Amino acid sequence: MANWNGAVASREEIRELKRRAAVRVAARIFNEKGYHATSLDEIADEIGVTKTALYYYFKNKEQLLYECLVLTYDCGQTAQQEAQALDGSAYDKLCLMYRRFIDTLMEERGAYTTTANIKSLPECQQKEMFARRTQLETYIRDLVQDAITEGSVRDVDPRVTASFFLGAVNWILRWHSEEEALPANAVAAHFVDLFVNGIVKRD
Amino acid sequence: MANWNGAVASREEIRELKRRAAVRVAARIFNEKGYHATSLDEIADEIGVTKTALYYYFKNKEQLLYECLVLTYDCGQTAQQEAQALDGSAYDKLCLMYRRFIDTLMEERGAYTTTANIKSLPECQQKEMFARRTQLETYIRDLVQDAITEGSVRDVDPRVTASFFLGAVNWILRWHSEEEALPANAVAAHFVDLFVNGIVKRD
DNA sequence: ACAGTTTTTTACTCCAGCGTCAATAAGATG
DNA sequence: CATCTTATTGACGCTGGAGTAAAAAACTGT
Repeated sequence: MANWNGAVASREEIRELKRRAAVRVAARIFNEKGYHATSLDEIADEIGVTKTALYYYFKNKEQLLYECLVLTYDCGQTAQQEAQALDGSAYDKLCLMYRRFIDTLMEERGAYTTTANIKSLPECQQKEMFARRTQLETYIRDLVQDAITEGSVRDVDPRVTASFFLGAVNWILRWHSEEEALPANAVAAHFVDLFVNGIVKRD
Repeated sequence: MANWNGAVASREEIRELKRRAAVRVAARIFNEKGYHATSLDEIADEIGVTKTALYYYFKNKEQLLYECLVLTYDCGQTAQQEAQALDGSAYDKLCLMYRRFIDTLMEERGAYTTTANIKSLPECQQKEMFARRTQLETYIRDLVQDAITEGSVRDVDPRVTASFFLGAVNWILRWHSEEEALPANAVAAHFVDLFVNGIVKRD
């Protein structure tokens, strides 16, 4: 298998790929059974190695969870950046944000950003995660407020609406991983439709 | 404190009250930190007794979780029964169901009915919980379908919409327990508003 | 094929936390 | 106040699973 060289991965790259694979497996099982209910042996088994091998890549179990959560928040951040880059109304941004958030999340499949999960992290990383969560929520809230001001959205409470927004996003990940009669993007589109119709202003 | 008798609780009643109190405390901490991350010592401490005392009331930790989950599903069931008893359109029933579900849930404060939590139960109780979940989801789905048929709701996908419905309900419990700037019923009303506007048909 | 490096394993240690048991405290009843 | 029942406690056994150290195996380059 040695080296057709050029196209084939270096050591560093292989290491990185293995890390990523491990994180994805971990995220899946954490989501299914919960962080504390999942043993490292279980994750290792699923990958096809021994628990100890994981310690070669990750400092400890918490580190593994941390990277799962980072993956998830990165999806939100990516969606946010795309929305900010869009040259359009607050309403357009909100729609794009929602759609892209769900899209990337379903693609990446990180871990649920539940309070319980975050609280399982060491103090310092907890702070970071809670900060990212607040940041995201604030951005959405402001977007809703702007959309109301510009007259494209009815007079809803921005805080509650932002929460409603995030709730649906969080839920879709949870729900769609279990059953899967519909393709991911169909579900995403439908959620966008339901959310947008809930807030849009009509003449 | 002995007995003004007549109005005061019997032994059985006291026992039942203590059980209920314990379940509520457990539910709260389970929700905060997750089932497996919560030790019985912790729950006992919060109540002001020793871990061993809990074993006088509950067979084991799983039993405690079980009762928390039952509490939650009972809220859904109550809402369903009220909706079924209502003499009105499918649309009216759906609205009532949503509102009452959230209301009772915020009042009772059971445990999150996550897959992870359910999977922490012994086989037999797992089956029961999954069955209740399915039952609830089916009822909502049918209600949505009926509302579409009767022409009061747009042509949405009943399955996805039912999921959207449940996602928001589940989320509200999670979210509102943490922060609480608004009174419970205000949040409930707002969620109903957002959901209903998302599906209602307009001329 | 050999020396050096990276990766994985085998074989442990250690402890948090569930659940038990026997002993004690509190409360009712005659 | 003596006895019987109910409620609670303190002390302990035991196991699952996180984390470690040292050896073995798998590559890499020369």
